[in-house]
Amino acid sequence: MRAVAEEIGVSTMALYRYVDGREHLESLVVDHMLASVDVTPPAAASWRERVMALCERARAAIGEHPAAVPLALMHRHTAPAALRFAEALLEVLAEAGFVGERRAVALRALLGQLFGSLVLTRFGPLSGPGTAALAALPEEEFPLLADTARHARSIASDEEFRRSLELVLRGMSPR
Amino acid sequence: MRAVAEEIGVSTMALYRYVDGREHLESLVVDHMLASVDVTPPAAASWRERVMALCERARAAIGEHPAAVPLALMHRHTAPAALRFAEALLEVLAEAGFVGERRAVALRALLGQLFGSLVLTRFGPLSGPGTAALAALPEEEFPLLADTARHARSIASDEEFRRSLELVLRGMSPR
DNA sequence: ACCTGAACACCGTTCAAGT
DNA sequence: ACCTGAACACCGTTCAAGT
Repeated sequence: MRAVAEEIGVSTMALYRYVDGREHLESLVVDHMLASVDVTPPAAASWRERVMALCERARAAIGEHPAAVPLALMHRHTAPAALRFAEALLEVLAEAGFVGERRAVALRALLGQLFGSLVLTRFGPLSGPGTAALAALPEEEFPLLADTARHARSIASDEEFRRSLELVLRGMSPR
Repeated sequence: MRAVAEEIGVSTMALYRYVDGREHLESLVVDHMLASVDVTPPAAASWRERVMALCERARAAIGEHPAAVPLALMHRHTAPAALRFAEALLEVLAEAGFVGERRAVALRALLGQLFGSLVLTRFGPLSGPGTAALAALPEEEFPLLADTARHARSIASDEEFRRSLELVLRGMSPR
């Protein structure tokens, strides 16, 4: 709150005239971030392609602001734009024939992969120092981890997400 | 640090004799939490069943301490027990025939689902107030979200994770 | 209606001082 | 070697006071 106020050039307490507190401000940030996401799935595409497109857009929007990833997680139930995104995802799943618990699990798996990828990237991206440290691990103790880290270094973050989500989508079916 | 010191019954600064600072202490916490995870996969099981067993054990260990989920994320590259778990997962994948980039993506998808499920549960579990709020959403604006939330309420957290991970495993193949 | 500054109850950490 | 308390530079928020 103090940092935001200084950025705006106003006293800290002036913010409280427009916002209920830190939590509320965070929720507005998340809503603003997700409001830019186009929730209309591409026409003339399979349901898998449409789910993929929606998830890639959300990932791109949130991934542009890595520091806000935890905020997106926390306020995904209150930010209207987050709800609209989930509804859009469910529309694609519903059209594909997903119903009941199966649809709930499908949504959860997709959001799990989406947020999982975001938090893994936020707290140690594949191309970051963490992976480099893994690649330098003692071969005797962690042979596969060292080898896998070396392979992982060449995979761009976007591609890694797309390929991971493809696995989930391949395993999903309406019945 | 202050809270930990008080719990132990010692001055705050006494901690700094044993620990480099907050980050270091957190890393030790994560290591301790994951040290209890048995990384020997069940014998006489398919590679998918073995991956599932390992992931379920990790999720159970971390899930017992929801407040430590962000810590596990942050220190997964430094806590030795976290590295041992990843190595064990890779061993199963390697035996199943996964190599190179494909193995790297497979690991990432599994860890994505694991941590994704953990953070979704940490910041709004399926059976919590968030889902209840979703179920009460205006039907006109979010019909599918409201309906799906109602179905989701009856799915236990463990079952939801198992079924989500099953989707990922079904979509995975060594080549 | 809108903004302000002091104060409160917190943080992690540095540093000099104790035994 | 081990521990301590004061101090520093931070937080978010309350509250009384200003225009």
